[in-house]
Amino acid sequence: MSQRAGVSIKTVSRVINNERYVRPATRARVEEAMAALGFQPSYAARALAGGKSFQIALVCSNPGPYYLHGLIGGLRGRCAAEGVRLIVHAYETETEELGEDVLSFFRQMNLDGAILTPPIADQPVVLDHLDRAGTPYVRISPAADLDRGASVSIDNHGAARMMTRRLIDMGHQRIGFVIGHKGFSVSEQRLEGYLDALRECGIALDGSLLQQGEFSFQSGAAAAEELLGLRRPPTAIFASSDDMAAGVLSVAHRRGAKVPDQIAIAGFDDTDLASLVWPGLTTVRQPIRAMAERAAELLFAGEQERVVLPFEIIERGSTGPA
Amino acid sequence: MSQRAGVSIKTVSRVINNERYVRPATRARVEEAMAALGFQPSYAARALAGGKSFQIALVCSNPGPYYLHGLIGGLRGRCAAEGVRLIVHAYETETEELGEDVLSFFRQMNLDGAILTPPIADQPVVLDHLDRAGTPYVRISPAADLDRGASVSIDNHGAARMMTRRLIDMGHQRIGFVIGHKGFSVSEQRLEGYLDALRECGIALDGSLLQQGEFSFQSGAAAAEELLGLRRPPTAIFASSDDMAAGVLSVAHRRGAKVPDQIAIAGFDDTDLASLVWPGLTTVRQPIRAMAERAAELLFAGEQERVVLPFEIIERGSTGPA
DNA sequence: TTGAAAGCGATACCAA
DNA sequence: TTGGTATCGCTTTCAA
Repeated sequence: MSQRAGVSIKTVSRVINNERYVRPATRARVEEAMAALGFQPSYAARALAGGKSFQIALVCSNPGPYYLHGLIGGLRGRCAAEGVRLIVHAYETETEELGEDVLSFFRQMNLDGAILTPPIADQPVVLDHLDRAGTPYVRISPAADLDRGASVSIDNHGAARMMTRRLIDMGHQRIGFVIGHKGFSVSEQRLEGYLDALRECGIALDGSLLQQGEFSFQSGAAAAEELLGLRRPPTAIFASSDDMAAGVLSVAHRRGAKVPDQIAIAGFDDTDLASLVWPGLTTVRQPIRAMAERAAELLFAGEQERVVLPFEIIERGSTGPA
Repeated sequence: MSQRAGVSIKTVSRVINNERYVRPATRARVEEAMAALGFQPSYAARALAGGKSFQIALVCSNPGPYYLHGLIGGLRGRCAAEGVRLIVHAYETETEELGEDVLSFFRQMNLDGAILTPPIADQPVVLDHLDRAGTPYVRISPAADLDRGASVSIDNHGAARMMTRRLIDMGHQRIGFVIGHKGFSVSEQRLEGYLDALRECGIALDGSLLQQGEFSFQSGAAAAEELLGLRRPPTAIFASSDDMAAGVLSVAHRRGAKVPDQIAIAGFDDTDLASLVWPGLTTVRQPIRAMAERAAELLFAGEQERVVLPFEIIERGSTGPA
C-alpha cells in the first residue's frame, strides 16, 4: 500500500488522519493509491495504537420505541459526520446490577464518548469511572449532580406542573395521575410537579388518584382500569409518559367514555406523534430527537454545558370536565 | 497482571477465551487475580490480534420506531449472552449511494456478523463482499436471491392476499391500498398480494384506489386524504405498514368517518401494539422481535437456513362495508 | 498443560 | 515535510 504511493507507512497514516505537514502532492498520491487499492484502514489497529475506539455508546435502559428512535435518529447524523460508530447498549433495568455491567463495558471499549439516559445517568460510580478514564459523556434528563459534566434536559417539574394547572384551570378537580417507572428521576420530577400544582391550587391530594406505572402502554392501561373503576372516578387523567397516556386513552375508549368530553387525558410526547395519532390527547412535547442532537453536539465539541431545552404543551380538542 | 497469578500472559489469554487445557487450579488463580486487579482485557487488542471484532452490526434504513425497537429488542439478549456488541448502522435511504457506505463500513470493522434489512439486504454487492470477507450475515425479509445465506421473513404476499380476501369476503368491493416505500421489496410483495386477491375474486382494479406511501404516519395520512376525497371513496383501506395505517385512521377520524362502521381500515403491525392502540384496526401481525431473535440465533449458530415465520391476522371490531 | 516469541496494523515520538 | 522504530495488548504458533 505505502509502496504503491512511494511513501512510508507513516505518511499514509498522516493522510488517513488528516494531519498537517503533508505536501499536497504527496497527499494526492497517497489518496490515489488508496482508492486504486480499495484500501481501508483497520479500525482495530487504529484503536489499539491510537488509544481511541472511534465508537461512542448510547447507554439506555430498555426504552420505549419512540424514545429509542428519537435518540438514535438524533445521534446518527453527527456520528456519521465524525466518522464514529454508535453502539447501542440497552439493558434491562430490573435484571442487572445497575452500573456493574456498564462499567465493565466502558473499561473494555475505551470509548470516545457516551450518551447516558436515566437511570444510569445518575449513577455516581459510572460518572466517576468515566471521569477517571477521561471519557467524555453527556447525560440526558439527569436528576442528580446536575452540574456534573454536560447534560441536556427539559424542565420536567415545570412541565408537569403547568399541565396540571391547565387541567385545573379548565375546571377539573379530580385528576388522576399515572406515575412513571420507579427509579427514574423524571418520574419523581413529574409527580412533584403534579403535586405542587394541586397544592398551589388548594386541592387536597386523594391518594386513590395516584397510580404507579412503568412507562409502558400496558401499565398505562392497567392504571386507567383502576382509576376509571373508582367509585368516584377522575374527570381527567395525566400520565407521565406518552406510551402510558395511549394506554389510558385506549382503556377510556374501551369503556365507552367519550374523550375528551367525558374525560380529559394528558401525557407527555416524545415525538410529536402521540398527539397526532391519538386525537383528544393533550401533551407536553418533549423534543427527544432535538435533545439527542444537542447531546451529540456537546459531546463532540467537548463542552460541559448544562442545556435545558424548552418544552411545549400541545392541546387537541377541548378538555373541560364532563 | 499475569505476575499476580504467577502465570504467563498466554495463560491469562486462555482463561479469558475459555480455552481448554488450563488446569482448574490455574484458572481459579488467574480469575482471582483478574477480579482483584479489576482487570478488563482490551477489546481493541483482542480484535487486532485475533482478527475478530466482538461486534455485529444491525444495518437498516431509517426504520420506523416500532420496527427499530423490535429489532434491537430481539437482538439484544443474544448479543449480550455472546459477549458481542451491537452497532446500529442506520442510514437514510435517499441520500446515500446504496451499499458504498455500508461496504466501507464492513471493510473497516471486520465484523463478526451482520443483520441486514431491506433494501440493503437485497444488494448483491453487499452480500458478495460479506461472502468474500467470510462475515456471517442474516437477512430479514429479503426479496432477491432468497436462497443466499440465512434469512428470516414472513410470507408478505400471502398475508396481503389473505387480508384483502378477508375484506372482500366482508362485502367490500372498493378497497383502497397504500403502497409501501419504493425500493423495498416487501412493498411490492404486499402490493402483489392485494392485486392477486382482487384478480382471484374478479374485481377490476381501479387505479385511483392505489396510493404511494413511504411507511410513515404522515404518508399514510396523505394517502388517506386522497382516497377519502375521491368522488367514489373506498369502503375499506388497506395500508401496507402499521404507521401508515395509523395515519389513515387518524385522517378518517378527522374527517368524521366512523371506523369501522363506515370504513374498514387494515394494516400490518410490527409489534402487536398498533391493533391495541388504535381500536378498529385489523392487522397482519408481523413478529419483528421474534424475527430478530431468530436471526440472532441463526447468526451465532452459523446456520444457513431460510426461516419463514408465521403471521397472524388480528381483527378488532366488525369491518363490513357501510 | 504451560510458556516464549512473533506478529496483528496501525500510531507516536523522535530524527532526519 | 517525511521516515524509522518502538509500542499498543492481546492471539497465534510452536516448542517444552
